Amino acid sequence: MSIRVTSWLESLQAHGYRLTEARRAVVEVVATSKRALSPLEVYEIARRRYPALGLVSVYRTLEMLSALHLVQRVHQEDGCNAYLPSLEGHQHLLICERCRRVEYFDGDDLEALFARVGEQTGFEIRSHWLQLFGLCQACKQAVS
Amino acid sequence: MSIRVTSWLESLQAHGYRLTEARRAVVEVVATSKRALSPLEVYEIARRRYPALGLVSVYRTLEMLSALHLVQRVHQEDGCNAYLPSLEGHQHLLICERCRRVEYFDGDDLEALFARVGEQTGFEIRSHWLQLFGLCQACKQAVS
DNA sequence: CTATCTGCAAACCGTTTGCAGCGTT
DNA sequence: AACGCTGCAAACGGTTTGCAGATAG
Repeated sequence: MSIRVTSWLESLQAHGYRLTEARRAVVEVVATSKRALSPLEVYEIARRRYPALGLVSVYRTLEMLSALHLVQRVHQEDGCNAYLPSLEGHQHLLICERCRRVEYFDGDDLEALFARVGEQTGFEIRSHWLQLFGLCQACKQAVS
Repeated sequence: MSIRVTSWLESLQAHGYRLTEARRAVVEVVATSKRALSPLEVYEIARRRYPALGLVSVYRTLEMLSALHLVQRVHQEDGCNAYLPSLEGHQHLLICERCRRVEYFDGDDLEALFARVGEQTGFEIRSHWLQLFGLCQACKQAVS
């Protein structure tokens, strides 16, 4: 049992949510995924270990996890409905366009750029997104 | 008549599309907007000058403009269906969370970061998104 | 004159909601 | 035992498609 699964389940319980089979199944799939998964993909994978699961419970659990900042939504050119574990301190994503595998990386040095843009435009900058897209090592070889 | 409107209309014509009243109306709205607009917003604004316009034509024209890389889709936490002129050489966006006004800025210095991330992860990086969110000058004052 | 384009209505599809019964606490 | 949670089915909302009539070239 992954440490992240346990921690997410405890977090849900600590916020007054009950631990049900449906939630366990969803949490186990999303918390251990190295790929961004759509609700439907989560549903199909999680059903392998809990066949009674309904798609609606996937949506409701993802919403919960999102409110607790345990998952984040990933936006891509071809869809904006994929979810991924939120890793504290690793805000930036590198996503494989072929298999959706994700790497997290630190973007140091960016604060200076943001401050400069804020000054030049008069905007009060509140948040940012930095995402890179490409091919992971495995897909690079598979394509060539 | 904005230079961008003319240029977009010429571009459509050059690619074999006919210049109709519906397309003119949509192009005039999107090409001159400083805000990201949803298809429905484009429809409502464009109808002021061409009331017979249908929402379907807005979708079809936006798709065309997108294929010609004249507009880009903008993704935000609260929706991914807003469109904006694509400015050559100004890839990065700063979006006001309140009024959706957009500023474009150059992100120099970023190539080095991308190259480093590529090396460390083994990914072949093909594209990137950098978006900042905040409050524009006018909205900053309105809120406070 | 003809092929493209139009607006309408209906289909579509991912997501959300209402609800009666189930299962966690 | 109580009430939160479930899956189902239906509703919803944005987007796409089929089509007969309109219109740019």
